[in-house]
Amino acid sequence: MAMPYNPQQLEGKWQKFWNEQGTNKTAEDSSKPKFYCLEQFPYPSGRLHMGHMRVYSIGDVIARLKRMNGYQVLHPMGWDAFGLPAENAAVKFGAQPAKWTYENIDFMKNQLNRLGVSIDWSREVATCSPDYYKWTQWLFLTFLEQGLAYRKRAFVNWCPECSTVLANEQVIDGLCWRCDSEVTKKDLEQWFFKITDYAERLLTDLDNLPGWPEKVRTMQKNWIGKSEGANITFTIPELDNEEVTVFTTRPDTLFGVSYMVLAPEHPLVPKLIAGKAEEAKVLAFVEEMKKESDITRTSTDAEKVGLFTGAYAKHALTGEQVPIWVANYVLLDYGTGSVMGVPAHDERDFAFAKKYDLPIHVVINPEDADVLVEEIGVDAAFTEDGTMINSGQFDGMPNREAIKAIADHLEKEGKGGLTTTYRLRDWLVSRQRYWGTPIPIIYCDDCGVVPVPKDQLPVTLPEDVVIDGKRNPLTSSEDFLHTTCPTCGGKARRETDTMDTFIDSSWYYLRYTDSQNKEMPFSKENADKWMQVDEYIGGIEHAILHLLYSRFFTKVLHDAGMFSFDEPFRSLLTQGMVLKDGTKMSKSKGNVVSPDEMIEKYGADTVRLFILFAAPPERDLDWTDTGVEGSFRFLNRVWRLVESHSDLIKTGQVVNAQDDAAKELNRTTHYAIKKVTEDIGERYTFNTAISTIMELVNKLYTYPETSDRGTLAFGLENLIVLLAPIAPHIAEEMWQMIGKSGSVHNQEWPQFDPQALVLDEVEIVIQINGKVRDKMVVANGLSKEDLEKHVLATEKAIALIDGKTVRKVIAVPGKLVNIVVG
RNA sequence: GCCGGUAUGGCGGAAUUGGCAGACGCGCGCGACUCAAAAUCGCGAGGGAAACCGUGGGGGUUCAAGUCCCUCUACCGGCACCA
Repeated sequence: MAMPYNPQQLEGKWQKFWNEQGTNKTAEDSSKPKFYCLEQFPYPSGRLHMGHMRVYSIGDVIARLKRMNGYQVLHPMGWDAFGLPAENAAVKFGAQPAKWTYENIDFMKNQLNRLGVSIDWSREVATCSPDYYKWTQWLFLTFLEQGLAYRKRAFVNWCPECSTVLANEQVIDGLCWRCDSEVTKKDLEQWFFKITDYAERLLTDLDNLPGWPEKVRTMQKNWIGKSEGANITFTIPELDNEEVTVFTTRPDTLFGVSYMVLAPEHPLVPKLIAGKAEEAKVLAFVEEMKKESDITRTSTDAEKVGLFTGAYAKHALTGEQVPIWVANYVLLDYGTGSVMGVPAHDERDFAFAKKYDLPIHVVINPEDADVLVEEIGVDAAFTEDGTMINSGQFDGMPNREAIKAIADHLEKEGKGGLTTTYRLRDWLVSRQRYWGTPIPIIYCDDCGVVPVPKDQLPVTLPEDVVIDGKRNPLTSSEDFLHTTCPTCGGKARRETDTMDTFIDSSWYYLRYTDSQNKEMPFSKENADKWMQVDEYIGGIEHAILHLLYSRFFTKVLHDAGMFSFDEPFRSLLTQGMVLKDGTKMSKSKGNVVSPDEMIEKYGADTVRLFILFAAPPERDLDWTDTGVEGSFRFLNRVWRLVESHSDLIKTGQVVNAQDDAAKELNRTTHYAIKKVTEDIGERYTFNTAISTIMELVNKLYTYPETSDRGTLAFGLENLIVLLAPIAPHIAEEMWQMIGKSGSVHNQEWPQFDPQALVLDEVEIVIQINGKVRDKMVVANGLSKEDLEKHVLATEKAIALIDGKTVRKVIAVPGKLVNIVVG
């Protein structure tokens, strides 16, 4: 009696079974190689969307395959549980952030289980739990001990909508990464992590990450923004020879300097203008600049606006008077916050000099005879290479050489030298928000800034607070605020800022290796055992943010002796988005497909199969209803196939002759094993693995009833095993159906037999002058010479040559024979 | 402006090492089964009447190019008054 495929019924049954059997627990067995498979953990926003389904389906296929392949696999899950939406929910619905968050976690955990993801829940972490954030605080203090956490007053990014400061990485095109509000500047004292100390290592070590997509490495390179040049120190005679240093990538043009520009916020500006006629005007300009947002200020089309300060500097080498200006296009926090102006050899300086009628000195003579020295600075700047002129002792030198020569000379004179600048800024880590890890710092009137001793952690986040969305409730929580100084025992108050949630997520993958540890964030032994993450799967949106921060954390903790590796993620897979009708799913567009409804309708196996089959993982995936139907149809097809032969394996094999059909099926089965193993295990092209499985199914369907039953049984059995990582529930059910004992997921992954792949005969292509003219079946394994001889002797070949002169014959065994005639 | 990526039938995509372009699936058409439909099973198809032409355009290397080289275009993404 045929039973229809009923995913709703069988999926729940097997999920319960796996749970009871502990099938998904990390099976520690040091005789096996380890594999750490990790997908980016979700923010518990409420429910999982299709993007989540995709990332966890991908990760689960890999984890399941590696387990069957004989690895001890670590495949954990957790929750990036601190963050603003919980506070917003508190304002909107009056829910307590903790309660709201944990309810969401429960719901989403259930969704993940319904997808059949093989997670070891015994290692689950939630960043908002005191058991976790205690160690986040511990690590903060470690950064402090290492001299990598510090407090400074600075013009920082401020999101008015989120009422908090932001790191540079969290400002995307001048807008807040979370809410898209325009980011403004605020002068505040804040906590920073010294990621700039690691800029060079973060950059060069990208070359040691061949398992990362080129795209992500390039994005990080761009973000770090290394720039090599020189610092050059000018003096200001009227300010008692006070020094001002500029950064330039073109020290070779030093003799062409005709002015200097400081950023409006530059600390020297007030001194320069004090008591001058220009004072009022410049001050007003500076105030105006401070108000302008970064987008308007730094956009390429913005007009370059500057003002003369009335002050002059003394040129570092010539001693000439150089007028000092302030201008909107010079940024305080890049380089030294001041630049030298060389209009003859820089486009931007040229435009500025033309606008304000500043002198233009040519100091490089073009090699190209078409460019006349007299014309440089008339219509355009000359930015190419050439020979030094008007540059004293450096005249006649190629300008590339002069870069080093001038820098060396400056260094000898104590006026600068070669240097490297990075675009990367220190990571602003404090946030004026409630739902985050409290920064473990105490302020004492007598002792100053005092870290909370590590043995007093955690600094617990109070839950009895009123959240109005306007101000950080910690600032008015009397119990939280008032404490005693750990040093002197006197009255003191706590830091009320919390940490950027990106700190929480910068080390969670380490906690999984030892999530129950009560003494340390993790032991060196466990970290070294499981790390690095062998495959990390997540969205491209974290190419800079989370992935850069995590690399930074790993390097710092490595340097602190906490483990021996210094990159967290050996290999990175960035999955594309899930689209519908060509655009990202969104409520406003009304094109959201609910994972719950899909699982309800077709079962998790169909959803997984479709997601993996519709596109390779890196590409965007367009959700189509007909495609899902197709995947469902395929599973039904497999189900009927196995069911109709379920007795075959149970009742023992009936072996007939090894006819051609049997040989071919045997070959197809072994080929499928080879292909699926490579595609899932190495190439991560799940779509082609699935098409190979489909081909096997098609072959099994057309297999003659009179052919060898043992070969058929072998094909069916392997079909189920190959399908197991992709569609785990149906595979388990069919495994049982054919009378096998134990879980299919505990089976050893099959190995293909290379002998079985060898064909007796092969079809080769006959080309004339590179064009396909005919096909021919020949014995396999012919040498080049024999193949050529054999083919040329055939009537077909003689007819094709048609009496023309054979100039050349190229024979590729197993593929083709190309006859070049003339 | 600099850097990275992508471009293949009606659609998603395959071709891993330079060797039959279009596997597999969706959609479509035809047939079988059925009173009929659905489901299922089977068959068919890049374009063109054909010679031939076909992997964004143009050029090149090669016996042979989706694949290698040069060049251009379009789209996606990163960085950007960065000194």
